[in-house]
Amino acid sequence: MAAPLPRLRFAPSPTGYLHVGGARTALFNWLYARKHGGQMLLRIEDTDKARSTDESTRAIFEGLTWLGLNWDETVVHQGANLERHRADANRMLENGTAYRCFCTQGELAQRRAAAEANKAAFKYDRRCDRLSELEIKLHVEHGKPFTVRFRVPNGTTSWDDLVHETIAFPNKDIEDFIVLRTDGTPIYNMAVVSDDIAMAITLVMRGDDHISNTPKQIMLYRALGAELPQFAHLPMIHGMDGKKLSKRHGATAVGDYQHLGILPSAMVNFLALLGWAPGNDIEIMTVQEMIELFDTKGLQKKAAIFDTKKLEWMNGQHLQLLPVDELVARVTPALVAVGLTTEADLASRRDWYLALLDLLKVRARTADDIVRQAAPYFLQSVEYDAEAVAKQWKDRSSTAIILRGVRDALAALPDWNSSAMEEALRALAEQLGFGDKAGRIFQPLRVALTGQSASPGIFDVLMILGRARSLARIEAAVALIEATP
RNA sequence: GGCGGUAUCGUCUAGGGGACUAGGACACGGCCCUCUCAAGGCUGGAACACGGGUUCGAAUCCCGUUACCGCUACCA
Repeated sequence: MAAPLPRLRFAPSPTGYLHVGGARTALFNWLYARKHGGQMLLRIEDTDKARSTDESTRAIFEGLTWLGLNWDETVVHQGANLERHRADANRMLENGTAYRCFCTQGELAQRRAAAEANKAAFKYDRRCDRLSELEIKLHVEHGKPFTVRFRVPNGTTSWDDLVHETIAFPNKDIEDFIVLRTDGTPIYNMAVVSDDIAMAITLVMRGDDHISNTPKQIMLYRALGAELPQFAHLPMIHGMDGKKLSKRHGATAVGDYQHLGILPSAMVNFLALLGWAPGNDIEIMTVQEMIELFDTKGLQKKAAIFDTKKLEWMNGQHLQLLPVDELVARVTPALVAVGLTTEADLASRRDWYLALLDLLKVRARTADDIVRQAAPYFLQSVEYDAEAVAKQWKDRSSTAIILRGVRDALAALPDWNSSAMEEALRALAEQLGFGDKAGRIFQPLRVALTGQSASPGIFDVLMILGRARSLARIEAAVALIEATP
């Protein structure tokens, strides 16, 4: 007998952007579904009309799509299922697991305040459950508004959580909670359970802020005669100060990281490691590997702190692993956008472009870093960094001598290749009395070629710049130095 | 307040009674490589919240304390 394929869902409320915590919940649901060949559904919990916006629904789609977390079947909009939610609540009214409550919000608030004044825990006193048939009938006939309350049975409600072990709640601590408002709309737990049953969800994997909703939901499943799903409660994600991740902590939306130049593969890898470990000290993984390795056994119980430093490092790792085509696809638009080049230009000298990317990517943690370093290789003339000039061209006259020497040595080369250049320049260093300290001429040269005191290896720079541009830049540097006293 | 959850280096984690002088990664320091900057390699400092048990033996099991987090709405 084959076990039925698991069906999971990610159920965000569209009240903001896709938060990294939500993204991670989605990721774990997705990994589980993909690993076991099950389904991963998406449900937008838009029953709170006041706070839900189409814009955030779009942001959720975009965020998930960017991360590569695709979903099966069509998106379920909770708000569209209102009739079923109501019908399910009424079914409980009929089968006696729920009852009408005619207490008003004002009365309830008053009793709650009174209880608090006495330092007592407030719990609905079930007074409406003691109403006689006749009283109820009269109230209804008079059109008195009522909510539907679930009648919490005696006993204990427990389940075997996939992350925690057994979690148990004494039912006596749970009040007869409302499932349907006076206006006939469902309360969260009602809507969730009704939908999860309708969607045939077999594993509910969500944030552990829902642990205390779970016993209520389990009771609802039972009242509706539905089979229970499994539950897995994932730990929260906190900011560096240990508090729940919020706007104060800076970027918390996955879209923020997308715009920061983070790769989706790195984001997914990083998120996966927040609250899950495959064991064996494995850290850098492709999505495929994560799917293969994923196991609820490796899920953590403790909240994790979101450390952007590690994310950046991880992005650098993924950047090195990125296939050239994808790297090109990512960097090209950015280079074009900042006006350094055009697509046609890059296409016309693709080998050169790929060689450049190879040199720059090892020095970059994000695709944006590559763009930031790229200017000297595209622009006609260099912009000199003042600090680099002050440091490397400190002694003008000797710098002029060095650069003229470099120019002559390179110009004399029959062939523009790095080993010949290295041989010639090291010989020049020797000749100028620097011995094996060839850096004494490489550094001023680096500034002449790139304007910076840091760059890829000097011979790589000469090669990528080419003979004409290299010599022109050295010439320009010499002229500049000689023009200034 | 009540109920629930959690507790290993600053951070992410390995660990599921003896293999622990507690391992890896990020960050930080040092060294190597080296023309600079990265990358890479080596290396250093850095943790089992506390107190009781159970056991020949506990980071690992149990209880308590503390701290933190969540829920306690006709929010989701």
